[in-house]
Amino acid sequence: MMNDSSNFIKTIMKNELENGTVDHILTRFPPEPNAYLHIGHARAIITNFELAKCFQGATNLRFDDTNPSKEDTEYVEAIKKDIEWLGYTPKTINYGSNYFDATYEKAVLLIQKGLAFVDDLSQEELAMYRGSINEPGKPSPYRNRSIAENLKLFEEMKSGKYGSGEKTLRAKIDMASPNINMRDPVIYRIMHVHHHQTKDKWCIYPMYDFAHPLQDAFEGITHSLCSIEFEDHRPLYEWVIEHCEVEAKPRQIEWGRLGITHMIMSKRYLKQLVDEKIVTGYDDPRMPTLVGLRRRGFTPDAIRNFILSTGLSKINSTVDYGMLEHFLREDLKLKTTRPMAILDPLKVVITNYPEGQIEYVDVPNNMENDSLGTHQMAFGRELYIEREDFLEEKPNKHWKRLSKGIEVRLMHAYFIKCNDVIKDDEGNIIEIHCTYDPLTKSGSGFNERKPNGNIHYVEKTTALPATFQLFEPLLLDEKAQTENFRERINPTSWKNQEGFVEAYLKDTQPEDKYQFIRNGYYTTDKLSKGDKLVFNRTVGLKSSFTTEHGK
RNA sequence: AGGGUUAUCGCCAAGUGGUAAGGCAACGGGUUCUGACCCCGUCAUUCGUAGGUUCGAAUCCUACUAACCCUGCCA
Repeated sequence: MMNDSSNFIKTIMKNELENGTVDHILTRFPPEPNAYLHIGHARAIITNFELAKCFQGATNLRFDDTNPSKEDTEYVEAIKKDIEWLGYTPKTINYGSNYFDATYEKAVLLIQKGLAFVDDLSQEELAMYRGSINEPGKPSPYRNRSIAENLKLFEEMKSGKYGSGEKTLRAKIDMASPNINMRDPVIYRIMHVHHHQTKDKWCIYPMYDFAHPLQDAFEGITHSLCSIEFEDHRPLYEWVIEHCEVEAKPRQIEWGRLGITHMIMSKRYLKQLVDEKIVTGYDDPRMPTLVGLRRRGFTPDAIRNFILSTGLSKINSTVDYGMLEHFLREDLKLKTTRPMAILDPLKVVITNYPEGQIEYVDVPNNMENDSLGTHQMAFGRELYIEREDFLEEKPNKHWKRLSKGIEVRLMHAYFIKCNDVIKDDEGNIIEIHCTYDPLTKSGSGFNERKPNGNIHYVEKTTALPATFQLFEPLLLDEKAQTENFRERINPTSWKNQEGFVEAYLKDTQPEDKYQFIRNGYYTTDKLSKGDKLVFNRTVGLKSSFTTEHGK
């Protein structure tokens, strides 16, 4: 459900329902099947569906396929899957091209009413006649053709008598309008192109500005939501509704675009990233596409809560990426199991633990959610801990991890105390020697003394090697959205890190999600050969430790 | 001869004449077998600017300023 915070569109709908302007709500999501959906589309989807749901209404999915030269069924299928993944079911799934006959009839009607004419102007000439922002346009010399001639010519356009681009059908509105969209806009063009749905039936295709309001009307859409840059098109939208003698009177409402820091949403740049193989595809976890975000570990609920929380206004806004992360953390918090992982291993030898012996400790899958059960985790003489969890000398009182002479708890296992530090010739710490206290086993109720902290670990012989793909920072910086786009991309900001995860994860499946100790969230990605697991780090640490912590 | 839209905390955002909600981020403190989570506290005398109307204005009026969109046979 839409959250409690109201938004202006919800208010409009509520008012119209109350004063009888409409008696139900039917929205639509109208993607053009020429690209993969990204988080920006998710907002349109979520808003349309949730808004309709607020008033017991429904939402149609309609592929806006009026320009076959750019579109493909590959995208149709991908879009359907994404919407389903987000958890929405359209009332109907349709294609704009299903209405081509009806749309054609409306064009003929316009001609009969003297409101449309066939134009012979070339594309360049048309641009010149259109005028500019600062000067009015001039009427086409073909503007005053008779209705009979227009009817005949339009019929000939349809039957394929003319080549692509040779003629257009234009609405006859106002060449002097300060709104350029009203200067006799082209409503049909000739394109001898195969259409992925209608095949070769048509060689003329309606323009968006003509087709869209009609399709909305044909489907009985009550509210046609779109982004703010279409505001200038609304008078044309209304003109079409007014003059085409349609039953329904859909209303176009615009909202501001949503940007997210560090994410590129432009179709063109996304395509460039894929084409130039900077990413592995539209489903690369670095991409802002829904398929990409899915592999990055995002859940539909996280995305929905994020979208709903950012609200809706007419402002083009840019939300901080941290907000998206927040909603993922919140969503995953109680849903995921929380195993241990070591990204940067430091070997630990428990000198008073018998060689070759392994014992298992019970570990809750999620300390905050008992229903997720428990699993067993190995403990033995040789372990790995995170390198950053150890400093030879305790730097200050804020240090809550392991140091020489200091005792910490290995989570869900024992207290260990560091006695010796082994270094290589260059002085790098290569392993540390500790002793454990058998009395301190987790769950034993031991309460004699407090450890200096709790750190995570994996047992060396049972741990599974894993590769972590880290985003540090995100690949796409907002600064990259400039002309030197290509140069500013930083492909190295994705880095692989070899590490270990506990053996419990050996049965992991793609798309499984985990929260690891230290609050990094990961999702498994494609599993590679052998035992090696691949994880995408989806959300960074909420706050990372530095020795200056606490100052 | 220009038209359209927007302007409330670092980022989103409520508010529609009755005296500035909320979320994210940040910062203090507490708690914790995750420095996470959680809990407590702090964070706009002020709503782009300048005037005006009013007992009272973020809300109404006037003028200005800034930002974004519009000159595809794309959507």
